[in-house]
Amino acid sequence: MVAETRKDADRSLTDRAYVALEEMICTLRLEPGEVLSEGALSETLQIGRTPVREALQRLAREGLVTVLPRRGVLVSDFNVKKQLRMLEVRRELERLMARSASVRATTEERERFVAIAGAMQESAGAGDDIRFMRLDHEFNVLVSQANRNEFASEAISLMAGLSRRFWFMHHRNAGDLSTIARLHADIASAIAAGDGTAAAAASDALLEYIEAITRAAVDW
Amino acid sequence: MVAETRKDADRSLTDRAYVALEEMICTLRLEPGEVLSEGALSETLQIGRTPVREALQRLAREGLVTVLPRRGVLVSDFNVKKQLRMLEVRRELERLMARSASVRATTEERERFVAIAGAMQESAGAGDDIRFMRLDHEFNVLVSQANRNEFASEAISLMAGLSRRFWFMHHRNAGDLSTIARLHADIASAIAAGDGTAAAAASDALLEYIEAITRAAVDW
DNA sequence: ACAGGACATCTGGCATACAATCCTGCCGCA
DNA sequence: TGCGGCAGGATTGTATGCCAGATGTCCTGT
Repeated sequence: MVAETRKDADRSLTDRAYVALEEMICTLRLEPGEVLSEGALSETLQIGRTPVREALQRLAREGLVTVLPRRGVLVSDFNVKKQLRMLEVRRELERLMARSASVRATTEERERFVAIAGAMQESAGAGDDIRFMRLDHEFNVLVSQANRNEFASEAISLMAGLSRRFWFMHHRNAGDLSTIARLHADIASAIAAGDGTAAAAASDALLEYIEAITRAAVDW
Repeated sequence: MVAETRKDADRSLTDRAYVALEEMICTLRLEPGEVLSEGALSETLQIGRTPVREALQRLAREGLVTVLPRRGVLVSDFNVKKQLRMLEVRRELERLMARSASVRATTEERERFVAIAGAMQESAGAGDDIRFMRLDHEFNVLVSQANRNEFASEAISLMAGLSRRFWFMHHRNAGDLSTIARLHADIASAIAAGDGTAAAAASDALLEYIEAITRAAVDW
């Protein structure tokens, strides 16, 4: 964790453009429905059109934007039904990953799971949602790594952007933090304990709760 | 099905490059371990470097190639353990898709499932593996469409290339066609009948068989 | 004979120039 | 006033040129 993110000195411009755009879209600085152009983004980011274009193609693959040939790129708008279809898939993948991670995690990874579980409960108790979001991210990265299956991780990462944006938009109104924290902690603890069955069940419980929140989002 | 593939008159060059390269890699005309260069491929395909580059990035995402910065692009080689990890994920996704398709397929789609089930048994009985492979492709497309979940379809399509290549390499030595045909037909029939539970079970049975074949491939 | 380093060469990263296409808005005409 | 067509602008699609970095080779010094 020392200097894992070297500010942005290295890395390709394509990566930087991708990160910047993903951030702007997920935090709604680029609003759904907005139409952009490669040229304008290139100017805004002070990056050539080629890297921007490549980043947009990745974002398109992840469903965050849609390129309208010869017209521009459209920031995808929200769609609860789509979110639910996504959760349908995430549920399967997250369960698999949780189960695999409980078996395959290293001792160090298990220790980190324990630590995260504790920290999550703590941050939820304090109502510190910023800290929780950071822990959630760390948790996801750790699961992605500990399940030792690059295909599962890649498949999930395809959906990460849309999930992040939805969460960003709704987390204030969403179900209470302590429940979510507990559900996450349950998964982390089960993985740390090496109990695959429990981890899978806990994962299902979390996704059921997320699904409920998502359904509730219809009414707003 | 009339003129679904317009030769290649329309479509972007990027798509054409992607299709061409995927074909070359999956059919082993480009051998695993080989190092290519954008420039050479551009010349070979008579397509500019930009579309070729974009196609290569897609292929990289699917694990068929690895780009070595400033060195070239490497055609990924085979790796049975990797295949097994992939099957781990495919099993979950295919089961989900089979289950969803049994519920969501239209009447027309169900009819096509019935037809495919019959044709598969037939082609297997006749030992016509070319026809079977075509039916298999049609089957996969149909499931992808009938399950009505773009995320599941996309996630699966990420793994399609590697699967295709593995199958191309091993299908001659692989388990007998009639068993595979029956397992596919079981899924198709269950979907057509709207029996989600049976479809899920049949899907698991197929993937277990595929896994067995893959494990056996170690010994060759 | 061998080690080490400078250099030639090949590669992808990125910028930029050009082409094809689509939309928009204006203008003329009925 | 309404409508049709045309022109201009804006956008992505594609080609190409330039550059930095990596690699292998060959020469030189010992």
